[in-house]
Amino acid sequence: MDSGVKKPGVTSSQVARRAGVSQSAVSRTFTPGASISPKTRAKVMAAAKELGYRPNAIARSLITNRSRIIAVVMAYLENLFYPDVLEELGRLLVKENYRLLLFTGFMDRDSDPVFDQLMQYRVDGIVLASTSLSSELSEECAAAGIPVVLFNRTTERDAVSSVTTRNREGGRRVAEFLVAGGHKRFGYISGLESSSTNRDRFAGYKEGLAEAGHTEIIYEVGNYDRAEAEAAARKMLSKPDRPDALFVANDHMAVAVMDVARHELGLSIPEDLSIVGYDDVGPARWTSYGITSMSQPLKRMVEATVNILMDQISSGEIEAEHRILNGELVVRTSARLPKSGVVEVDGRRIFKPAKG
Amino acid sequence: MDSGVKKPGVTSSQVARRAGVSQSAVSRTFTPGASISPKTRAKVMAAAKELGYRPNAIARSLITNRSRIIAVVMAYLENLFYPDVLEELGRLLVKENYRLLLFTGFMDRDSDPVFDQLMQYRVDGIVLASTSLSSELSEECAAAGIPVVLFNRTTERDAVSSVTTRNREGGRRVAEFLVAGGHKRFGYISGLESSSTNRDRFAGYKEGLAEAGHTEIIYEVGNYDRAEAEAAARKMLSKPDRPDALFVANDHMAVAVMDVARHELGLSIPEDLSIVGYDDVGPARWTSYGITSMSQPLKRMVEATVNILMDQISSGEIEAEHRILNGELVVRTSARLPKSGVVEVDGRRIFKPAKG
DNA sequence: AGCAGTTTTGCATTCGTATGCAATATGGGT
DNA sequence: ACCCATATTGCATACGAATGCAAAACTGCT
Repeated sequence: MDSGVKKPGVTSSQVARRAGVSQSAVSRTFTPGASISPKTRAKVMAAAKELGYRPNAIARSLITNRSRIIAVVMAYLENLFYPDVLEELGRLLVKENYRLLLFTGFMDRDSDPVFDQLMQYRVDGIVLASTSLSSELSEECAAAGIPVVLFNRTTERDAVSSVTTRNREGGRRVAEFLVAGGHKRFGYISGLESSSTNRDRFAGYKEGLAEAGHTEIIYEVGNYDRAEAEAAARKMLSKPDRPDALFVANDHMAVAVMDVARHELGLSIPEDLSIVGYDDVGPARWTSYGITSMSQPLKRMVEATVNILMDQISSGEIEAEHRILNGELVVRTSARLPKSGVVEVDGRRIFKPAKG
Repeated sequence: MDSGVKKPGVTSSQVARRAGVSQSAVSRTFTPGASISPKTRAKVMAAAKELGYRPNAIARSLITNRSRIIAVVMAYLENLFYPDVLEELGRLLVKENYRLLLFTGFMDRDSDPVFDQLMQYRVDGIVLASTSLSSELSEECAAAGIPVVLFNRTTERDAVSSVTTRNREGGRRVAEFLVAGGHKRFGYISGLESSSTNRDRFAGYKEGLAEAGHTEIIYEVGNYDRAEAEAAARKMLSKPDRPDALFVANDHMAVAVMDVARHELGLSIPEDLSIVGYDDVGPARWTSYGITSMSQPLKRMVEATVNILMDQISSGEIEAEHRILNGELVVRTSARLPKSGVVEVDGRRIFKPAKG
């Protein structure tokens, strides 16, 4: 039964023969900017359509040494922030005529196989949005001369490009907001302690609180994981000396924390407890949660990411570039309102403390 | 500054020279099952490691006529069900030594560019999980001799493989459940009316209700879209003759509907209104929602998808195969409990009506 | 028509790997 | 030591498209 047979695949030579021209002519027809007369081009196009020809991207890649593929490494997609990023990346990359090779669903630890595959496919660029394996992997890739952008994280040595928001300032703003709300006891539920975003958010929060004279922070670790965040919330909020203001390192965890606080512990939000999250992700906007949250400008972040990649690919220069964007503290119902500082901008409520 | 230069890239010939063997030997070393002596293999491996050689997957694809790439077409990822699918697909495909090329973030209408790219990259298989462009695209791909699996949808003519759950039976079970709960007025919020899943779910629901003597169904369209579902809910639930039992075509919309019902219209769930969803997706399990929902066995669905693809790829036979799996009605708190039929299985509550 | 200048075309080669085939090396048995 | 069977190796070619170069075909001008 002719088993194991693949699709035949129309080649440029077949089209050439059909059109009565050389293979080069076919190639030039499909190469923008190549020298080809309108007449032959038309002949080729006709023949191509008849035969259903499409240039073989694999063969093209081999000779041009460009795969037009960008690898995106995202260990897990549970946090809706990342699917959103993925979607936007897909949109922009396709505009630039690039494809998106996705690496996901693997446990964070084993970076080596991932790296191997990246190398084997000769991807033109890499977006690293995976929490933990960033440092090792990014250095390897950069060393191999492939443009890399760390998305929403950085490494100590800033040898590799990154796109982030001002996490430290964000943490600080959260602190200012909660202080302005008149809170007294402050808590923090941490993300992955090793991640740069978490460190920066916490550092800013701590600074902001310290400036207002609050040095004690009730602390638990949630590791950006829903179940762990629930456990952390249970532990922190069931004690009598629980905080009345809680900053959760991202919305993905904040949602879990709110569920525990309300439905397991019977707390009212924001009466008994104010909660502020980070990312301003989908569920934060759902009325059941209404999470007051530091937003990350997702579209602009993705745009910056793609820009950096395109620059580096076309220039061949792999000079690290760091794009740091601003977020806003979007005010909703999960935290008590301060007496002042909340302003309305295009229908959204933002916390903008009067400066100085 | 040498601009435009790419990574050099170590070739098998370089490794061969270094190891003092032929290029063929290098190739065979990296081809499982090829004839090569342990001794030369070791020499090659050593040289390869020294030079940092990795086989060029592009060149390999060209000659083997296998890209080891599976294309996944998913128009939008807003519904968490799909990111979950993606993650699981990534996991299984990598195990089979395949890569995942993702097409997302485009508007559903323009299928042609997508198809073009699929063809250009000579993908070995395609998973179509996009709601609307399925029929056109799938036929084209199938015609091109590429294995295609429709994920969670079908087309009329079943010329192309698919993996689904028993949506009709699911709809029927929902009806039985709501009838058993003693409800009197039944509503339905529809997904995309043109989608097979929606049609089947609704058909089953209707049948089930009809059997219990209920022929009137209050109907609105949500198009699987959050905002539209909200609008539909407002319209349907603000009228005095609103339903007391509502089947929403998927959980993604059900969440929106619950928010509107509770917070905009002040309805109590399930006292004033029972809601049942479909998919049993993440947020359905969150205590704020606790949606009673028909589950889709995601892991088994993805497994079936990958199996079909692998079979067809290795056999070269592209015979349509339809895998239809069973779901369960997971009982939570969004709908009134019937007096009987709810059983507990591994800690989850399932509705299993005593059979006739 | 004839010529210089410009486009357009085809030839031949290249990218990096896999593989059929023939040549060579290895091993075992006597 | 010799022969045959088997395992390993290298040679040469193929995959499909892009591209430098030289030949060929136009163009406009006198």
